[in-house]
Amino acid sequence: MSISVLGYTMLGLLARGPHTGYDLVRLLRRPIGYYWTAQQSQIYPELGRLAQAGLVVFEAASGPGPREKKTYATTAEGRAALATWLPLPPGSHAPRDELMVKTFAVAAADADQMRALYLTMSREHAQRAEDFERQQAELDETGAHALDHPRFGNYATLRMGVAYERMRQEWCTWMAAQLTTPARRRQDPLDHELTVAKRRRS
Amino acid sequence: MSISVLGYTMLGLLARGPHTGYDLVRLLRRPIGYYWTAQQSQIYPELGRLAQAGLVVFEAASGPGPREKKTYATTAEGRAALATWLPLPPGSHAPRDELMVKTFAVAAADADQMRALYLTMSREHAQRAEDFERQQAELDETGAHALDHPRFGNYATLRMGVAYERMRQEWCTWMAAQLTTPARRRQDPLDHELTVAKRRRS
DNA sequence: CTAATCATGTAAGGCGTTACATGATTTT
DNA sequence: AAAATCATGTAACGCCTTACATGATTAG
Repeated sequence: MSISVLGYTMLGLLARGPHTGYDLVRLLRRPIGYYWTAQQSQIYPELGRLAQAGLVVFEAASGPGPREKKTYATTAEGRAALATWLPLPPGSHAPRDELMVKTFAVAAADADQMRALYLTMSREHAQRAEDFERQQAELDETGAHALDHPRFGNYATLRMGVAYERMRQEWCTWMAAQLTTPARRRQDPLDHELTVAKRRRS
Repeated sequence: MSISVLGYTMLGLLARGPHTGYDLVRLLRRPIGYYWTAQQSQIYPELGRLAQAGLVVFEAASGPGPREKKTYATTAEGRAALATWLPLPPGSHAPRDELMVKTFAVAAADADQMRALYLTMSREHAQRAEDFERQQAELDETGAHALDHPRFGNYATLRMGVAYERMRQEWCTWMAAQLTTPARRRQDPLDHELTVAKRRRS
């Protein structure tokens, strides 16, 4: 019974201090949610597994609603398991980049419509980059850029976020520019590809 | 019964020309595999669904092994469905960036070991960037940088690959540098965080 | 008095990975 | 003679999403 990445992610959050499952639902949205997300239907069972493995313990108290409120904290075993896992090279997870899938098949769609798509995406990335930069500036004021600051992890991941969004934005504007310039295709792009293919075959 | 992203990805590949399921297994590795992957156990059932939806048809011939070899091609409906889907804004898929999860919890591990991790990752990204650049140069020679070239899609996605790997490499070296400089933490980072947390609480 | 927030769980179904199963042809 | 390639499928299991279900407290 090995721990999933989600399990370690939650362990990492609990290593910063005790939390309820409900807390973790929120914490897994921002800022870690930019890199790994989970629904609460995944979180509660996973907390159970971590507890069964002895990596976390909980204190129950009467909470709102019909059930008890459980506050979870890491155990020494939990912190050890986390410290062992962290420096291990990440397993390669299947990439899921829908925009690149669409880009790969760009010739099969209308060029003007695709150009509009890349312009929209470019704007979205620019907006998120600005958002991240604002958050980074806020963190910076608290001194989070220092290695021994408790929020240095937040700072470092945000830095990646900014770099990623900027890079992506640039690529999208480049792509939109390609779809504008010089002589716009007038014939159906798919027909065109098929003609090319036929020519090669003969 | 709506088509999955994998279904459209496969439709996009078949729009370039007829292929067997076995062909698609290979095609879904390089270069699209950098952005969307699938195992053959997913591909064969998905082909069945696409055929049932009338988006592809196949011609059967006696092949090696006990079963018939089926060569699939898109139908007019298939090409229309693809052309409709492509310009739609991509649905947001759950991000899965294990390295960033680890970075977020970096304080809970040994700094030297984490530094080694980022240096390893940096080297890996550099290598992949070089690999992509080589592939890009090869494509460039065939004129794939032009919008109406049948492999422009390959060229554009590779361009993203290069930008991504370079960006990532830079971030990893920055991270490694942070873990080296100035006064290296000597105390247990987790104990440290807990002390800080206690101080704040009181 | 209504809506949001706090709080914990279950169920159904789709997506994805690993592994199993078969067998001809071609390359080493 | 052995290994790789071509070629198509199935089964089991885990991860993840969407939706359902309950109910107290607090804010508007």
